[in-house]
Amino acid sequence: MSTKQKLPRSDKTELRRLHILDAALTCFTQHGFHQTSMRDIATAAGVSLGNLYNHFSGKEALIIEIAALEAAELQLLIEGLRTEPDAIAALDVFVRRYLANCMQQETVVLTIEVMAEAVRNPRVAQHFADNRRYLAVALAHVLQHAADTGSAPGVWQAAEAAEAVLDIIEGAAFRTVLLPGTTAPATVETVLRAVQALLGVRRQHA
Amino acid sequence: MSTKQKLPRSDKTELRRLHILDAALTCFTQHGFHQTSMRDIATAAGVSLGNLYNHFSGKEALIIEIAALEAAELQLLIEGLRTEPDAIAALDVFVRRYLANCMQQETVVLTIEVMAEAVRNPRVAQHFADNRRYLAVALAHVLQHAADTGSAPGVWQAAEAAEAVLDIIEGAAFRTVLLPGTTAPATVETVLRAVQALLGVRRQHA
DNA sequence: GATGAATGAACGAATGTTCGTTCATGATTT
DNA sequence: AAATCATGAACGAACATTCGTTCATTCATC
Repeated sequence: MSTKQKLPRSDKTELRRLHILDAALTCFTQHGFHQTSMRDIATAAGVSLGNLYNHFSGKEALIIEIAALEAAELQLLIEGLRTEPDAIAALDVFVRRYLANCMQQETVVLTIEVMAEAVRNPRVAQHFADNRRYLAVALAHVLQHAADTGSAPGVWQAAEAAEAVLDIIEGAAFRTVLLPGTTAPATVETVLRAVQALLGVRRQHA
Repeated sequence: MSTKQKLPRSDKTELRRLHILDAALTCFTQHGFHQTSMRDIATAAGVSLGNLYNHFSGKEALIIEIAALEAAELQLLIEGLRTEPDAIAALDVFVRRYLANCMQQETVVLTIEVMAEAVRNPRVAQHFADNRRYLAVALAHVLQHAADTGSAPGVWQAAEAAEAVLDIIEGAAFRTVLLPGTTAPATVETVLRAVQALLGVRRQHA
């Protein structure tokens, strides 16, 4: 069961790196970037302070790598978007899944932290913008396809509509986590209805 | 010309307090809550470090008062909402004005900072929630009025619709400031159209 | 024995806060 | 009106911590 026995050294250090990164993620979401010290991270990872600097060149490097981390999860969502043939169904699934992802408390907290950092750190801003554009383009593609096949009126530019849909999802997620009195299921319902109204989709069952 | 001559002492200290608070606001939006030191604030305000603690009990007190600051600006917006008789017109004006407010770079930066703080500090969370609910209730009232007078279909619960409208405005504002490639006027247009689509309002001219 | 992972002590700078003190002002007494 | 006193604004040195980072050294693996 021990992971330290039969792996070559190069793999073991890679594993250590990932383990440290995970510990950093925990610390950052728990206390924020600037209220987390390098000692906190080292302790949480069960690693000496000096060794931490053997794996990461400094705190900023850690932050930047955390900021880039979300891309992996988005990748999965977007795959789902591309494979589904029915555009409307793909949209519905996407909204549900992206919203479910965004509504997680950890996600919200980390996203806010990344945004706060992106304001002042250009490299973090770059990652943030890249992730977001990646998503917007994929969604716009589906919306364009929906408009072409006539399942939704093409009153919008697909790119604009995609941005608006993402705005709603993210805003609703923030609100649900940050403000009391809003339950997750209610948010899902509201967002779905809002997106349909936004795109002029006729209600499936009424 | 000098403000220091004929004012009673109590007024002068009140003025000093506000001056310090303003300096703190500048520092906080420029560098963030936790990258701003009490020395930074004291220096920016032209006040000694010790004296800073005569006016504010500590850093957290400063942060909390900054977090509560936005309520004043919202007050003005809401006044506009209540006085306009035509609900649809009131809505249009409100969206434009709230969006214009939200799209300011300083506002976005400060809001993000406050959100990040609200996650961990219950008192900041309280202020944040209060401000937001205040706005939502006022907007819901207008939407209800619009539905009653028949100028917009009442397919939504007014409260839900109000939340959705605010989500869109705030999300779009974040996006415009944080992501490159989006211009402010384009955002205004997009948001207006999105809100109309959302509420099922027939376009005014088209 | 060579390479690099792992250690924790050490460093200097910076942090939030406290402290004793000075001094201008407004009230109280003479 | 003059003298006294009390209040609290203003100051900046000083405090104990904590910060990010570096370093010499030890240890394990190839």
